[in-house]
Amino acid sequence: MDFLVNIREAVGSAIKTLYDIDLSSDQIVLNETRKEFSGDYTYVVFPLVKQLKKKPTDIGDEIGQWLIENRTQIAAYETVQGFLNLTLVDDFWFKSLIDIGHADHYGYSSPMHKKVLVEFASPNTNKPLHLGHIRNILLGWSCSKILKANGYEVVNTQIINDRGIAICKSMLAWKKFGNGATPESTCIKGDHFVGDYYVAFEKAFVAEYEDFQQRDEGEAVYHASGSTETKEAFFKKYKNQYFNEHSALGAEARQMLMLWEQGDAETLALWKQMNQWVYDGFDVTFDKLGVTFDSTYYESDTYLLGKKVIEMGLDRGVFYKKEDGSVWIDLEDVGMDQKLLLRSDGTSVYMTQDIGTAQQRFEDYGMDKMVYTVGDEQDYHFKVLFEIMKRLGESYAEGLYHLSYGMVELPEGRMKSREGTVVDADDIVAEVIEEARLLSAERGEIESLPKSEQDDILRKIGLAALKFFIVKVQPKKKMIFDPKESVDMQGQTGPYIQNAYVRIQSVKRKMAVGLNLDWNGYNTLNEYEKILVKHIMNFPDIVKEAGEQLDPSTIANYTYVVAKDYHRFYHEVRILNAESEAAKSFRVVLSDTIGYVLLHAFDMLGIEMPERM
RNA sequence: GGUUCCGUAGCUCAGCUGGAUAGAGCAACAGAUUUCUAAUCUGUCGGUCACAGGUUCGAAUCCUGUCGGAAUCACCA
Repeated sequence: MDFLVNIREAVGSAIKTLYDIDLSSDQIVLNETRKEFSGDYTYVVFPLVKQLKKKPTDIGDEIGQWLIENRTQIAAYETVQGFLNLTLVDDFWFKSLIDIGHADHYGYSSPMHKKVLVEFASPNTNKPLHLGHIRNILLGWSCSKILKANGYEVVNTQIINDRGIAICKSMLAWKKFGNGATPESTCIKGDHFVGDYYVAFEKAFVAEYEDFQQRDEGEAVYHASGSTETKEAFFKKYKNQYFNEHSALGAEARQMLMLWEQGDAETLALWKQMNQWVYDGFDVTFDKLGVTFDSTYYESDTYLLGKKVIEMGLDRGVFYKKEDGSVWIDLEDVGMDQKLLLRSDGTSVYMTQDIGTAQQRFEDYGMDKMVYTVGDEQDYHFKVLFEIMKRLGESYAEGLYHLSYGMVELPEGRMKSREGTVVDADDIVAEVIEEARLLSAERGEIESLPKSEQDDILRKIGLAALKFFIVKVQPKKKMIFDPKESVDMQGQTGPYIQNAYVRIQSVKRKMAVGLNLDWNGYNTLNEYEKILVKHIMNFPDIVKEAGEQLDPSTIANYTYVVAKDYHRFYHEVRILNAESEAAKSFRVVLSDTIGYVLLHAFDMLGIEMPERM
């Protein structure tokens, strides 16, 4: 629904008639007039100046005059320097609002019959989810919603890193120190339970390592290295090598990994048990955040994939083999490096897995596009992956997109697990809901509701604060997360926008039964009403832009501006006791439409609206 | 060192397909409701858009360079 197409065509006709210049209507850009000038939309005439060799103001006046005389939609014009400000007749706004009221699923595109996979979350099984995961999850989920709104068929997926040495560390620690404990027996959420054993392993390992450094053995390693660094500095860097070459715990963990790879029944059973605990814990957190997945891939299934593709690529000469048997691709002609795809011993690397997983997904879903929600530290990896898929000639290669996002930092700097500054996902969710509870208690607005309903409202408010705080920032920018600010509920926040929606619902509840929603007789908009109609008209474009850019912050910032202007309207203009029945009808419809836009825009951000607060 | 990303008010962020006097929120201060939910509204204070060139009628926005910050450059994932 393009409301301005007639206006653009009118300007085009004016230019054609007056100057015999052909401009298609999409070449004519109309900007919203800045509020310090009178007018609704502005046409910039500077580009015509050179061609016509006339003064900008004269051109503006001529076009404006022509429009007044020949087009009924134009009520007035004013030329300021090279800016032609056009004021539209009030009827234009009324008609637009009626059209919107009659539209099905306003703001949403009709199905395009294109399928897109959106991958997000993708956690490891040895640590509970933290703030970084929350940003990932919210971005992925929101983009999935936005793509749906843009007419795509969307499949939400994740890939879980459930194998490797890390999970063996947790398993080993549980065997050593667990005494058969379970999440049930200890009442600890499964992912935290397993994470605790991972930490326990690290602690035991560090103790072992420090002991080693004190003993003759450690002394000998330090001297044998011939290092010029202090002993302390040397051992700081030596940690990995110690793990692999000297550590008893390291040897045990590696032994376990070997047993896992050989399919040892006991090891696999423990692995499955511990992973299940983690998944149960993750599910609780996903549920709290309100996200679901249509499919899940596990690295334990996919880590051997990709070798077939490597064979095919070798046959086609896309890849090449070195003498030692390792397989590579040379991307230097496009400014990238040579990249290893298969080790000399024939085992696969991360890239191989990703190639294989992409193929697997194509076999499973036949998608046209795929979005990977992964942090920006992997920008290069995905650049390489996409180039490889292109060279392999995959049909979906052009549709691959890395939704890259910046790191989440605290005001003190990066989160560090060693320093215990990692913000846990479950903790921050609980905190922000608690804050909502405190603030709500002060207001006393929902006291009379049943407890379960109150809890539901507080959950929605708290999560809105958290989610909006994160999703309002452009994905690619790194963001500073101040826990104190994230629980704010005033100003540019989720609850502020919810409050606008709640006010609208309140108005609708109080509206007289059987109100005539025909506003015949109301024919002059005030400035507060007009700006709201303009916002409503912009909604489809905002959704489209967010879809093209895969940027939820576009929608987040839009909802804020809409809510802000609604609050002002609400403050300045009487709705239920308006000056006339027609005015009242119009304002209720206008409010209702704003409510629609806020509700659906928030839904695209994965944020729920309460009816009261 | 190579490559990529970022740098806008004290803080957190918008604005970036070039348009008018660069916007919000927070913080600080001063106000507003006998009337639809004050999680609201109004006002004051706050800027060398990192810096320097270039393109243009016009640059926070595009180009080049410099400075500062981050990421990445494994037969790790």
